[in-house]
Amino acid sequence: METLAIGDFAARSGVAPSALRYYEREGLISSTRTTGNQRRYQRSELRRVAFIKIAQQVGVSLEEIRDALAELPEGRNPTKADWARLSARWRGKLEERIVLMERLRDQLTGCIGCGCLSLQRCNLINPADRLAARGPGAQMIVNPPDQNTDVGTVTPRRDRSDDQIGRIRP
Amino acid sequence: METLAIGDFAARSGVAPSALRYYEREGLISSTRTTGNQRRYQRSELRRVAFIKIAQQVGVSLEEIRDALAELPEGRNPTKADWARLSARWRGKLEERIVLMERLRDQLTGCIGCGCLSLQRCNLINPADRLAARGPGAQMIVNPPDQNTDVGTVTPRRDRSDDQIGRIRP
DNA sequence: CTGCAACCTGAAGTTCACTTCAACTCAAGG
DNA sequence: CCTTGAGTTGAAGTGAACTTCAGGTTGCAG
Repeated sequence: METLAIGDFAARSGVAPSALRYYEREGLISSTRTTGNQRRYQRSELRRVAFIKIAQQVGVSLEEIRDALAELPEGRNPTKADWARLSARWRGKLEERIVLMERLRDQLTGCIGCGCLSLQRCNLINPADRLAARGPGAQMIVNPPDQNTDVGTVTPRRDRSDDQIGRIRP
Repeated sequence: METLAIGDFAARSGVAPSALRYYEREGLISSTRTTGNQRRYQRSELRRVAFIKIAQQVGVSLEEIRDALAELPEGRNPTKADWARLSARWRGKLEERIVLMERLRDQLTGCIGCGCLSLQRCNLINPADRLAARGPGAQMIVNPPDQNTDVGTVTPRRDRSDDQIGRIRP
């Protein structure tokens, strides 16, 4: 079957060769080798890379993407149906994230109205629907807010009522 | 005026003390000092931190956030109007990003239909509306796709027609 | 006034997602 | 056959956004 050398594969996928090698080390994509040990990519790998890029745009980490891709069949080439299943699941993730951002937008709009942006009062960032305080960057958008998740590195303080301000200093 | 020590401020803002010191070094927030050199935060700084967190959730880098916050008045405390202006501008950014994700979702849906996820054929990731190949992570969602932006580290190849596959190897 | 939690600093460490480098090998056109 | 651009590896470097650490200081409760 026709295969692509890494340079051509890079050009076609829009991902740098170094990144492709990295993805391979990380188990996201694979390649065969020539007798001379050069990588050759099957065309079907382009779909994997496409998927990786889409997922990244949504803010998903490579680790999560790898886990998702792991559900594709080993050995045989993934069929349309395989991809369709995976895509459907991720469409769900996308949808989730969109809803989250819409909520964020609506709440920000509310805050423009009241001019507040207050942490405790405004429900933009309040303990109830805690979107923040997970990792750095956009990965917070990634993990849907759920219960039993530790809120992060905030040092626990012995209970202060929610409306107390803490020690008041001069 | 009443101020908060870093621990209390951290508890109230949901951001770790170490992160707050980091933000200060990076010029995103500020504090006054006691005679003993300890940080004291004004309540108004909570709004800044709130804003930082919101922006981060949308995938904006601290650098961009700092630039945005730089538009708030120096010296006097920002008024509601100041915040409203800033928020309005960022609501726009949010909106943009939502549109982007919705497009992504619709295109992914299309791809479920055709089962493709092909790079060149599918308009999910095609050179025309190039969303990808910027930085890692979600920061690509951040910079709206525009012309004269270098596409990244993809080694330029002398022109290959879009439908050619590159050298074909056995 | 003392004890101890909370705070300070600068430097170094961490994770993610890559890129760059050096030193070397492969493969295809002339 | 030879040259040269493309490919290989492991190791080290990068930048963003923090955290951790060591070693020392502050400030409030008792």
